[in-house]
Amino acid sequence: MPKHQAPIPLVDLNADAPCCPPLAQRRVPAETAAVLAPAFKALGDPVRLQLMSMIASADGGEACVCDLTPAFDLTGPTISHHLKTLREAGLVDAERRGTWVYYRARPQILRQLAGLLASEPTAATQR
Amino acid sequence: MPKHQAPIPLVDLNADAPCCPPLAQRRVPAETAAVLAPAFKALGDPVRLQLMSMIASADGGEACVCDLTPAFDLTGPTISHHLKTLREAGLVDAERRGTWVYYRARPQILRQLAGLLASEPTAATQR
DNA sequence: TCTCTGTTTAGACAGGCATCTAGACAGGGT
DNA sequence: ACCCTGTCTAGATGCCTGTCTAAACAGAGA
Repeated sequence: MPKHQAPIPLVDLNADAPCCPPLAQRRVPAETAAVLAPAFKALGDPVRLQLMSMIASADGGEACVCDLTPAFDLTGPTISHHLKTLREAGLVDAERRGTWVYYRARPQILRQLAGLLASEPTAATQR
Repeated sequence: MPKHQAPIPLVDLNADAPCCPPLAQRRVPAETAAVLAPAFKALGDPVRLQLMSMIASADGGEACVCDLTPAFDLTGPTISHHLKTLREAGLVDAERRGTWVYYRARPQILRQLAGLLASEPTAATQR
């Protein structure tokens, strides 16, 4: 097997996470906190927050590493390290197509995090 | 001057943060990332995430440290340390009234964070 | 005032993290 | 086949963090 590749999603939030009971509405149980905290932690670095944004807002929903790297004053390996962190937090998926590797956001978990922070469900609300 | 007290809010997000351009809509600028990343970082610990939830969901909008501490298998100083982290990230305010200290969530920044993660700002349905 | 309880600070330690350089793997072109 | 470019991994290093114990501060009550 290829030793170079191990992009297995380490966090599967769809399966066991109770999804989105707003943080300010009822107390977050320890298990949920243990699952979601790493995602917040991954976003807790300015570089990764920007990377996440660049990927999520990219045309076609995916961004090439070759476009991400030159946007920072950091070496390739460092960017790769941050992308790995986002990958392991379940925030993005990676796929190699030919020479370049493309990253794609996983909207589900972003929705979960946003739902957790939502203070005012406002109109449309839950379902 | 009182050496014990320095609960100055270190982050004033209202003033300079451009507030809530959704992360997936356009690229987060470096300055915004630098301001908001510490808030995500503060939520990136299971204990702090639970503390934040307990405070934000408390009756009357505030929670006493004396209620927070016994909810964890951690010493008082450790809880105090985490609360200080939340305070310095601008997520909560502290106020001493008599013997006890009460913590209160700052909804504005929670809204900012939620807005940043919101994939679809319009409440209704959506894919 | 003295004492008791609640809370924070100080200092120390182990572990984790961001960054770098050097090297390895993948794919395309010559 | 070879080399060149793009990307990731490995290992090292210095800083940051989570946790503890011990001690200091704040307020209430005797």
